[in-house]
Amino acid sequence: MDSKERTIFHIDVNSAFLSFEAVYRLQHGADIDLREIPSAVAGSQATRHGIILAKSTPTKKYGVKTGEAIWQAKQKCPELVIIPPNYGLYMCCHHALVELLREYSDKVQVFSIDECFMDMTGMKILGEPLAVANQIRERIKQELGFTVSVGISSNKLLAKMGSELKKPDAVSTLYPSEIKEKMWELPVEELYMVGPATAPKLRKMGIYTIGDLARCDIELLKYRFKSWGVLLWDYANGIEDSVITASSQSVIKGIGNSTTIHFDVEDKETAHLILLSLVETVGMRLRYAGLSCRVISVSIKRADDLTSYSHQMKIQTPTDCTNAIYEYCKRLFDESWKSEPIRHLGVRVSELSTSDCVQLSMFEKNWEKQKKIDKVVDQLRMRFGPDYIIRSSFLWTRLAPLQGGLSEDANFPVMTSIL
DNA sequence: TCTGGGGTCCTAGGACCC
DNA sequence: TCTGGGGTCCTAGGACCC
Repeated sequence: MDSKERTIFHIDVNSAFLSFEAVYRLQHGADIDLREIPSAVAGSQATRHGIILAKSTPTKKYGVKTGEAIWQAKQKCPELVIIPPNYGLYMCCHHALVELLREYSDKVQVFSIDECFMDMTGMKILGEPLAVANQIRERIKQELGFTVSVGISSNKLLAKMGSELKKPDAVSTLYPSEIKEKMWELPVEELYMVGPATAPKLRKMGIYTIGDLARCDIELLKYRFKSWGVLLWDYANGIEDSVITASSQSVIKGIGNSTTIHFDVEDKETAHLILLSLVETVGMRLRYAGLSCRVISVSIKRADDLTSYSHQMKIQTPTDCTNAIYEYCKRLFDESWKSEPIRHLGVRVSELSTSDCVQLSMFEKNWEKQKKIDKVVDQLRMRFGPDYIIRSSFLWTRLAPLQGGLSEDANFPVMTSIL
């Protein structure tokens, strides 16, 4: 509980997916660097996954945005080179990055596949923070081949805002004393947690910059946005005190799996099969983590207007059994589906607890036998691959019997540096 | 032939109990 | 024959992030 000043780094890989691809290709004899031409990583249009996931700096200049449809991006930039995603490669790069960062601090928080926080408090022996950050940035570039932006400050929010100040391949500080000069002049939507819904509301109130927000009467924000308003005011003033949590101590709150189907689903039977393919991986991930769930939720996205709705239920006894979860999902789907064409289906489980001592309810079906089957199937799939055992209901359907990855690490080994 | 997939947290409103 | 009010639990949906 001491109030000692902390030193926090935020590391952000520049155009992560695209950089990873570029490095991999260069190392395999490619003569062009994808980072230097208009290029983007995007899903397949044929399966209706065609959106931009990452783009090169030259692509940015055409106004192409992440999340945009491929055809829209091509309208802006006809010569755009599209690369299909390779998540296995990205996970390898991610692991290599985290491993390098752990050489500098044992408190590394993985924030996403391309972002990490590091607690560098008390690491003065390594040198001044700015020098150490530059050393890390340079080593990543030399050893892993991609560039990062680093933000340095005394809390996570400011470190993260700091890494945005200059990129690519740069280090910036954003200490509390620098907030006024470096952060307050930025447009309010640049503030972490001010998204597309909040920014217009703030502008309507005459708040255009982060500084406007910081100087705004907190009572007014509280009245207008409840607790959200207080959070935004704090962030605008650089107030944030969450600690760096190593991944080993972070708790999973929920496990979800969803998919955009490559055709519109119009019948219940097909929808059920897709739900099953989603539940298969959710079940495996639950069991892999040694967890059971009490809340099960199904979400449906309409094909016509892309709006979605969800339906959930709480069950008496936590379960990790694929068939049990599937039965609940079918019920949830049947109760909520309004018979319109479906583009996207999702399954999510939450209220997780450890599976060790699950209390059996007298009123619910006994799934003990199913659980044993789950265990055997999991082991076979682990050993021989996910397609080793598939359900006969998927035969002749041309539907994938399993949707989504098993767990982030199940499919690819951890590497120490890129190839 | 439009717009992916994985998360987290908060809030409103209804049911129900006392 | 009178409509108060607090608390908890649950669900749906919306906000944000990457």
